[in-house]
Amino acid sequence: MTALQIVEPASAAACCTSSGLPVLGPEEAQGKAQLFKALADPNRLRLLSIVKASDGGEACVCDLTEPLDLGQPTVSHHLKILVDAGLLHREKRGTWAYYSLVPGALERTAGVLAEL
Amino acid sequence: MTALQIVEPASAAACCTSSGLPVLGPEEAQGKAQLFKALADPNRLRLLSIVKASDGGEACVCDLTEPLDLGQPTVSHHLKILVDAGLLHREKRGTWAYYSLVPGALERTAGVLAEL
DNA sequence: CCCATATATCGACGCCTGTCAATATAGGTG
DNA sequence: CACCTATATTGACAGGCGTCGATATATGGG
Repeated sequence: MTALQIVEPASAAACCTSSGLPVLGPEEAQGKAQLFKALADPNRLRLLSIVKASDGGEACVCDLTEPLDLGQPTVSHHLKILVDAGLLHREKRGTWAYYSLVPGALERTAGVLAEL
Repeated sequence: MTALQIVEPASAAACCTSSGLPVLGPEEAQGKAQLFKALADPNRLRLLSIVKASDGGEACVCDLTEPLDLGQPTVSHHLKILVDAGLLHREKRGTWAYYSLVPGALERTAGVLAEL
């Protein structure tokens, strides 16, 4: 696991401790930040939690508006953000739109933290 | 500032779903959202990555300013957010401030996603 | 004590975001 | 068709956030 690295002559009074290990680039950081941005709102976290706990693993907007005490447009807005982030799946059946967790999405997100 | 702890879901009466399973309450959601807010910025993700990959597991501000191409006050600001979120530890030695990952913090954060 | 360096804090500015009211779209029903 | 319901979209507004420049604080050296 320990990679071999070429160590520079340790400076006397310097503060630099950089090693040559791979580090998150700007573009990757941008993408991963967007994923966490989707999770960075209490109402969206509650949406995920409610959908996950719902019967059949899915819930429609009418089930989500009341427990969050938010207007229907706002809930739809949050759901769209979660869908765009790849965390929720949307399926329309008749007049209703059913939202469910994308399988493995939360686990994959957790994995992002491990490989930082 | 706001001390951040990772709380166990000892929820009071939150909302009820058709399945009756426990669901994230507003206060817990608020705290956990704040944790993800700290991760919801590309430059902060890069800071964590650089600190993690740094020799000795720590880095000072002077090591972090250049790779991010940000001003020193901005870097200090981001570091403060990460420290307040419980992700980074700050230790001052002489003129320099050394930042290191809080052991297990990233893993605990990943665990929050699993118990949503 | 005066100065140089490293870091933190402050004030301001522009942009992004969460929320709502109003409206649009779509699908079901008579 | 007309009508109702469920959901999505739009526009607007307030507040939060990332960034910078200027300044304050702390530490070490002559």
